[in-house]
Amino acid sequence: MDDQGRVRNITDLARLAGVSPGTVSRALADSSLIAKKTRERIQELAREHDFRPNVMARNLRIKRAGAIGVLIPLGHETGQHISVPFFMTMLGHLADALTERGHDLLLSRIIPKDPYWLSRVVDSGRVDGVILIGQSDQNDVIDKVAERYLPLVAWGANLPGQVHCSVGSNNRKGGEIATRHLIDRGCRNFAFFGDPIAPEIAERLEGVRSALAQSGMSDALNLLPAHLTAETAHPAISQWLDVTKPIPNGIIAASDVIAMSALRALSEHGVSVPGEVHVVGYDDLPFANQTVPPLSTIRQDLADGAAHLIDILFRRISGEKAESVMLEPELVIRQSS
Amino acid sequence: MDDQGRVRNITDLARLAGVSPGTVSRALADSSLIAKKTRERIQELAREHDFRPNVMARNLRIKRAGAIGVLIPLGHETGQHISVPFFMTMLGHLADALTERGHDLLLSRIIPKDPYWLSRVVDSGRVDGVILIGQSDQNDVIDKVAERYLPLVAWGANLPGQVHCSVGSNNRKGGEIATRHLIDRGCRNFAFFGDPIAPEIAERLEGVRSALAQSGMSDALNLLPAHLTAETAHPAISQWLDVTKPIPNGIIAASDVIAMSALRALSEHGVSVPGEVHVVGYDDLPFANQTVPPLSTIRQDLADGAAHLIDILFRRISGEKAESVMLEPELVIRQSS
DNA sequence: AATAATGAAACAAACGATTGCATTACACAG
DNA sequence: CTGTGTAATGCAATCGTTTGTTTCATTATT
Repeated sequence: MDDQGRVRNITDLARLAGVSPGTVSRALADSSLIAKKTRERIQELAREHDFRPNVMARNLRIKRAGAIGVLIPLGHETGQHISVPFFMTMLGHLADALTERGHDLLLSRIIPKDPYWLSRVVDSGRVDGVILIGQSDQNDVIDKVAERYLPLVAWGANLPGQVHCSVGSNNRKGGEIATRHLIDRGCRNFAFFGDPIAPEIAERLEGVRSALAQSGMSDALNLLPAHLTAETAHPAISQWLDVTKPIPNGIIAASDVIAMSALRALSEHGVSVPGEVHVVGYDDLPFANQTVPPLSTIRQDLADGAAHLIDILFRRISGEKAESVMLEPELVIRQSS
Repeated sequence: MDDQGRVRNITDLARLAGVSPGTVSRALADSSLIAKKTRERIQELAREHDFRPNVMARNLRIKRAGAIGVLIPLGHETGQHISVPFFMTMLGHLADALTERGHDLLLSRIIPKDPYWLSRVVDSGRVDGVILIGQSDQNDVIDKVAERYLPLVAWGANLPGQVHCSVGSNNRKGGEIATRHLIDRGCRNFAFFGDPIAPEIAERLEGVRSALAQSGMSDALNLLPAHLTAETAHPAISQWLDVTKPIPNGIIAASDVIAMSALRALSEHGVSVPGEVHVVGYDDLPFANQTVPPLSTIRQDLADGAAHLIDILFRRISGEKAESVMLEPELVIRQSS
């Protein structure tokens, strides 16, 4: 107990209660080894001095951390900001689920400078497991750690030969569905907005191509492959609209953020959506039904995805086996198509 | 060292190096007390076995946590989801700043069920300080803890007599600026969308009223006080538009999320923006310049706000004094007004 | 009445680091 | 050859818990 009389640890409380520290520990844990009367007396005393045992000491002793590391690797685009809506939505779901399971969420935005960024977290002893939001270009590093460290799951692609466990949606199929929908709507001339350098995007584009091929329209695809973020998408699309004649009447955007910029650029060019041009986005982020017009999109059920991530992670923490999951994408038809 | 020969702690490494654990500790900390030769040998050995000292044990010993708790209290609106863009944007900034200062970010979404939610975190010993994103309706609880616990800062209102330290923007002034702008645009009939139960919103509304009063138009204000979230805003506004004749030509929304829904509802009612109705939002969230038309709004500089939160927090952690800050709101004119 | 069985609490050894202080070893001066 | 100074390392206490193993009273059993 310090000079101000504050109870700082279990020993202080023990002295106050006239028992041993061990007894206090058990009493606070409500162990039946301690007589009910003593137990209640000690608990009351703790409440009175609003004392709460030190979590770190406890964790050290019982060898668990009570926290899950959620890492956002920003390998291929250092400038990318954590506030990109996709990350944020995912993070919200994870925070909810982890809180529910009594774990804290240790958030780190990581710019991989050396190959040790992941082991540093994993071996630090401050997390019971790790969730990666996106693999960036760090597949090798992740696989290396995954070989020896089980409680590790990533959101993202599931590439052939991949060691680490991942949850992600079937991007190829998503691209196909979007394209077929536009074909159904009568589109005959298409454009894809997005940069296939990212593997998920490449898979989506592949799906688009395959759907077009199946309908014998392989030649009807325009590509705007510029690297599109919230900031760069609008000018790029606007410029593209200036030079592209005729404007394709079916536009598939690689993400909702890009689609939103497309809607605005189209509106500024006096092109009506869905009158003249049909637009489909990707992700179904929360703002997708708030755009004008509300955005048709390929829904990646992030709530579901997050649930899978958590489920797999805790399975693995408790020693069970748990394998990668691929989610089915779903077309959400609103008014932009 | 366990059966697999993995080095699990400094004692293992010490045995391997033929020195004492203390020496290993100092060597890894690169202390000059250890001969350079020994130091390098031990560091090399650690690298070889990729051993990293346990952070929790270290923290326990040196009595620091290396993490800052970021709490999102959801008192008055239990259903509110963490993914609300405002929280997310703020969180992104905080994550960046904390990472830069070598601290982890412990995220918790909190639904206050008892008055101990804050002390539980503060006294747990696992954080060096706490940032609250919003005060919700928990002012009493927060003030109580703030009396004895210094490293605590909140984003939000700065009410008279408030004990705890806060950073927030001048909401009253924001409301005034928005209103004056609409008056300049020629509006003579106004509406405010937002629920003044939340103190920030109430202050904004007050600003609106004051600006109108100054121009002798106190009577020209309509109020849609419904509790407006991303999900409920659109139907509420839509219905309001059905019954309100004539539609006011100056709309001040209490947040960008509400403004976005207003834009959509107006568009669906065939009302042109900014032709017939002028709309101003609040916050300047990232999507505000992506709407159709891009949204005029009162900018709360969240980057700046986050920087202040962090600055104050670390000041207080190191024992300095640091007081509340009020940020100046700024009108961003885009095309909705 | 002596002994066994039970229940309650104390003791002490972890958990894995850090760090003040004691000790050792060696070089050099006297 | 002893004494002193210094550089390098070892020792052991400590951070605040948890928990297996005593210990010590009681009560129950025969």
